[in-house]
Amino acid sequence: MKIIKTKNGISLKHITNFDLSQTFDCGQCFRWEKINDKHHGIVHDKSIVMFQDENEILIENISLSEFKNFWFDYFDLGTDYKKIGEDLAETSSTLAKAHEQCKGIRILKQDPWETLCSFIISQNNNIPRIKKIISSLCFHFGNKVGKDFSFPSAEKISTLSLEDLSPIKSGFRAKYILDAARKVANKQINFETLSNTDVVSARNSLMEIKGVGPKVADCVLLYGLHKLEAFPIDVWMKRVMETFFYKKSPQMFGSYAGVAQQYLYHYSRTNPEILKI
DNA sequence: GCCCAGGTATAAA
DNA sequence: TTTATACATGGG
Repeated sequence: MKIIKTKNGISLKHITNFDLSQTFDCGQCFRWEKINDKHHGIVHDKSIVMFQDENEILIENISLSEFKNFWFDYFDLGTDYKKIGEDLAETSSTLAKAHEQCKGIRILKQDPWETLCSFIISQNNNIPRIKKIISSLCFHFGNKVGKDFSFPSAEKISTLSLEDLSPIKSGFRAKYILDAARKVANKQINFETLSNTDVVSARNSLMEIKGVGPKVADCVLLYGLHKLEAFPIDVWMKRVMETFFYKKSPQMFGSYAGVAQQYLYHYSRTNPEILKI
């Protein structure tokens, strides 16, 4: 990978296994939108625009130090996805097909609180409405960032009541959002601590939050705390198989997670027959 | 109206 | 321990 400072931001060249559309559209994040070939995202307190063609990936209006200090890790650019993907593809024909279609997905290192809150909202919900509710949450309770709004802090949300949250129309999830915000705000859930504890303990801690089960907890571990070690190959394969038998065992499907989840979900969208077996 | 959406809490078997 | 049902809301 070659990092080039341009007058407009940062340009990445000779980069493999990084496709912006696949990465932003695979269900791991909810605050990126593609508008006229450009990807617009709100990350922390910054509104950001990206572009990709066959030659390069462009991140507009950031400095080299911002790239090195934040975006490099956000996009997990220090991880060799090419090797991981090829190793996965050798594991089974199912993963090989999935990998072929989804090799451009990178696991984003997102803010843990935003990830937690977002995946609480995601339960028994569809992606357009998940995005709508999150957008509304930011509009009502976040800070203004250009013409967008940042994701509100757990401290801010923890001061709210169920009634305060009613405008975002999150339904039965509102009480879960408040419980999560309070436990994060009073440090009963401490992401700094969780990132240094073993995966099983971290998962159990997260599940102390009302409305957080294995699926939400795993998404926080993976996307928020970037605990990739939570998903070794045998776990990935198990999740693949669970997904594979979704129609026969919906409750098992409910506990799938991780990279296999992303690969299979993405793969199954273009090849729905995989779920019919 | 009915069914479903990237789940989870709860009660009941 | 495993299995059924409700849950708020909105779109198809």
